[in-house]
Amino acid sequence: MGNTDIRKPIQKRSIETKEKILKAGFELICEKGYYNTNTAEIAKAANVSTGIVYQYFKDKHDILVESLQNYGSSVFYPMIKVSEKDFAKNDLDTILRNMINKFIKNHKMSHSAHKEIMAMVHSDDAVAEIYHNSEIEMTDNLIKIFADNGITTDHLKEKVHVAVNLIDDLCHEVVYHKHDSMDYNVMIDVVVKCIKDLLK
Amino acid sequence: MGNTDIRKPIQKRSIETKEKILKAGFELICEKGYYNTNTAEIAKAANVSTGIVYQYFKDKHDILVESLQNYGSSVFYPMIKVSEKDFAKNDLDTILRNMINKFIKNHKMSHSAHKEIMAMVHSDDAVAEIYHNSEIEMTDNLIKIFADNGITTDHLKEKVHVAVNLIDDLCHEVVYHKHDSMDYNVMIDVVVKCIKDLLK
Amino acid sequence: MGNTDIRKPIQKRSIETKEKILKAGFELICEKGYYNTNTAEIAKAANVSTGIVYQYFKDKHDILVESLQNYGSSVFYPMIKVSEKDFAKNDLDTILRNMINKFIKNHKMSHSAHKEIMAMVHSDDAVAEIYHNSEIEMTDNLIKIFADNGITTDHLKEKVHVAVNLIDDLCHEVVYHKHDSMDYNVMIDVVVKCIKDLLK
Amino acid sequence: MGNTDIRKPIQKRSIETKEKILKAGFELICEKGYYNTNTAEIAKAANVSTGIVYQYFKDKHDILVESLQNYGSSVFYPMIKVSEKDFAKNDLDTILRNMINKFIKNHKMSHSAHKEIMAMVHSDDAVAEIYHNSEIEMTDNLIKIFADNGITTDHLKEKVHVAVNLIDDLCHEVVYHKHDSMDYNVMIDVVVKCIKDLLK
DNA sequence: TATGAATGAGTCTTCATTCAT
DNA sequence: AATGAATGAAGACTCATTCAT
Repeated sequence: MGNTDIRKPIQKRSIETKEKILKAGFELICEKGYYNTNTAEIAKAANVSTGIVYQYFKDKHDILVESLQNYGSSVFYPMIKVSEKDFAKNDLDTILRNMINKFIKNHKMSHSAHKEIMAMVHSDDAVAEIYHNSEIEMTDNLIKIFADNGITTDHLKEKVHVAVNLIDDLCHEVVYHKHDSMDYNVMIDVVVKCIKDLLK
Repeated sequence: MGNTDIRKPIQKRSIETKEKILKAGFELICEKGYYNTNTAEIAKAANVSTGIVYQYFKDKHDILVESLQNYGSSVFYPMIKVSEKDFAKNDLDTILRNMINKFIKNHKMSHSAHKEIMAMVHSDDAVAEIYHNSEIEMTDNLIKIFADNGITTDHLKEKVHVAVNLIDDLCHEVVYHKHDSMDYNVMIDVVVKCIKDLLK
Repeated sequence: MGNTDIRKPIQKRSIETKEKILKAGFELICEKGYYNTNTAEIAKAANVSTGIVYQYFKDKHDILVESLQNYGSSVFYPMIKVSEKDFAKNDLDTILRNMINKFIKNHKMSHSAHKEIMAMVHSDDAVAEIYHNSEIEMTDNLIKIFADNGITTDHLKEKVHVAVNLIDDLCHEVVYHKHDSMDYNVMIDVVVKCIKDLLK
Repeated sequence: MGNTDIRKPIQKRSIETKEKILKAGFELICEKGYYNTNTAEIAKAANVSTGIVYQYFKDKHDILVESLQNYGSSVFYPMIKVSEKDFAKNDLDTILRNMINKFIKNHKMSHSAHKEIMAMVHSDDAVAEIYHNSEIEMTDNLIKIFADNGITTDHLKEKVHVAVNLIDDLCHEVVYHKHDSMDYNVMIDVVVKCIKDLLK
């Protein structure tokens, strides 16, 4: 059956090759979707031959998974880096609004990427797992930041999670703008107040 | 080329045929996903020939779209029917918990269906539109119910939308159960309180 | 095996049905070609059901053959009707030029029809036979006319045939206009002189 | 969708593959006609897989077009190579008869090829163009030969074109032999005389 | 006679994967 | 390590023809 083990790249050159494939794969999949991207395209975009792909990856799906592990977080949570300084200078209301704005800006930038990746999250277990890990990571981050800044409430974990969901949904609402009758400024206010109550 | 117009079924027999295809298509797509279901399978499951499929549907994608229009709502919002009686008998807290439980139960029933359909929502514009229409419809329903039952608050539309998202996310959390460290009973309490504050 | 004999229409109504199919088939085939026309289209254009087609015709090819037998001559030789009066009034030169002009005009009118039918002449034996019969018929016609009008030369049959070919080719040249560097007025003069020499 | 660019074969191996496909395609199309030949057959006859066909050709039609560009001239004008020596040794009458015989012999050899290809000339624009280019090329050839050999007449271009048509038609007549009542030896004489008069 | 729904083999085309070099 | 030519199974879609009504 031919011993087709996947190469673990050690040399610098082959590490680069693998990464080129990963990056090209990620970009194409984000742009056009997993099912509408073929391996030949990925190889071409990565400037390598079609054959070599299968020395670094088990199959096409493997490219998806690994590329999400490498680059996915930028799409999943594009990314709340709330610095300590933010907290020093601002109140919670301002901090939340900063977060929301960053979130929205990022979503707008990677509109199609986000769509395509979220699609896979729903249908592909491996992708779902990566996504959820990234979600947890971010939640934990936030918890730590909140805790470090004097927010003391029980069930912080659950509350932060709910807060993140709120922001995420809000963000979708604003970016995809599907509901004409909705007033987004109002909605932002509603969400901010909601989170503030939550963390109180 | 060929002027293959799509038949609008009139006779009883052909209405039935179309519906068989629709139903079989919906079920298979829910179960295995759109890209992993082929037209031959759909035809076979519907107990018809492959050819007839293309007399009722323009192409495979058309089956997806029409089947979602017919059966999708059961997956999208499976479904909050808060009866007037509920309101007469119960307080908001109970009502919300009833809603949440119904939601969760339904999601559990159609686990894979929901996953596959939500995947398409993110990658397919036609599907996204159907989904969002269904979302609006449900939101409008709820608004009416709340209004009818003495809940008077400004920006009801936006608040209800946020509430629905909260329930939806909560539900995903519980059903897909990805975060081991999360206490779902707590989370339900958090969400219920959050919504109650929102609508106050 | 089901005795699927083809109906010979006797009643007036069924004669009409058959003719509707024939005419629709002929027109569509002329317009789009035999291989790009399907039986459903023909039935629809004829305002009959798809099923009925197979009660009047053995198969699709049969429609082609019969429709050519009925309507083909208009395309094959669209048509040199040199009246006796023409001869009384004019000299051979004028007569030939009249013929050529009529020919060209007709070809221009049924450009695509002619193309499609000639295609079949080359690949389909049944069609080829119909075409050649029609060719002979016209040649015989012309021979008679020439003979009746005092043109006496040996091998009239062969000469007329050559003359007809000359006119036909000339006509293609002018209608399809593929050779930019060719002067068509000159070419007409050349052909007319050629035929006159031939018949002298 | 898929960015399936057509490969321009560079390596010796792939040049050979492309040519095998071209040749097999040409032969099958000549034998059975374009519409009655499928890509699987072509691949099989070429001893390659079906997939590779689409790396060298955009689609089935592309095989037709390219194979005609490569091999078509042998069918279109199978081919009047009137050498200088012919002219030195013979008079025009003999030269013409040599040409005619060569023509007829060639047509007889590739009977079905000629039929099928001429069919496409009439229904397919791309094929028609190739054919007409080949026609022009041959006409130009002949003009040069005649001019080089002291034939001086005005409108040589048009006259040669008419002469070529005459030979072509004659040839069809003889090869396909549809008109039983025609004497072909006479017809050849008629045509030869006709051309001689033309070029005088 | 007529309808039009249904059949299913057949066709083109794509693409993940393998293999010779 | 790398190339890119080759494979061939699989899939969407068509259409001449048949059949139940």
